[in-house]
Amino acid sequence: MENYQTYFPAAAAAAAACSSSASLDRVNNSNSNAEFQGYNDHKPSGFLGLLSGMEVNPAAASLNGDGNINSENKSFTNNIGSENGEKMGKIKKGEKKVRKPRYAFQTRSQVDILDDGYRWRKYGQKAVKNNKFPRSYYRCTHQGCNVKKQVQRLTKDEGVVVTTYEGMHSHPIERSTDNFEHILNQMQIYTSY
DNA sequence: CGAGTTTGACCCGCGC
DNA sequence: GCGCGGGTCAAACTCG
Repeated sequence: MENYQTYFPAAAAAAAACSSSASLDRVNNSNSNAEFQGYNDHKPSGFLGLLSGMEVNPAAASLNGDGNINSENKSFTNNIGSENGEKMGKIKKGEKKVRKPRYAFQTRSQVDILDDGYRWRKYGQKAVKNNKFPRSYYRCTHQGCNVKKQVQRLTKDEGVVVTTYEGMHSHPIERSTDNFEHILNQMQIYTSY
């Protein structure tokens, strides 16, 4: 498999800074990602755990009520659905479920939606147990691109937004990567906190 | 009028 | 088997 695709610009920066996972190595642009680094020695309840779930370690990236990410949560249904946008539950027999990795990261932000340069369409919102904030579900609107993301604010610390990406974009970013600077403006990174 | 959002219903997996 | 919770669908709605 080729990893030339940009996974998710904003998240990738965090990913590269935290745990170097396979397909993210090329994504750390020369942009001002440095702000992301150094967060991992911060206090537990704040920034940041970034989770990267690979095949080896299926990303049980889920949140418990306290707003901590449980990497060991057993019941996180990871990557349901299949590659081609087939409906869930319509998997043909003999066809095993393809589990795409999920990547979760937290950011301090006033806004829920981080503009990462892709276009997203909201397709659902659910109340989450033990969390007073709803979780929003987004899909990339680019045709044929099946990337999804979930956005959720923590009850414990409402300044923290958890974004979970699933899948990889099959198309170039829709907006200038200069926009990344804009992202940084929207986010309050811990190091500058 | 098209693209995106809202929201209740539905589906499915899992634990009891 | 049943209920619960998470995830998705889709019709109605809003907005530019």
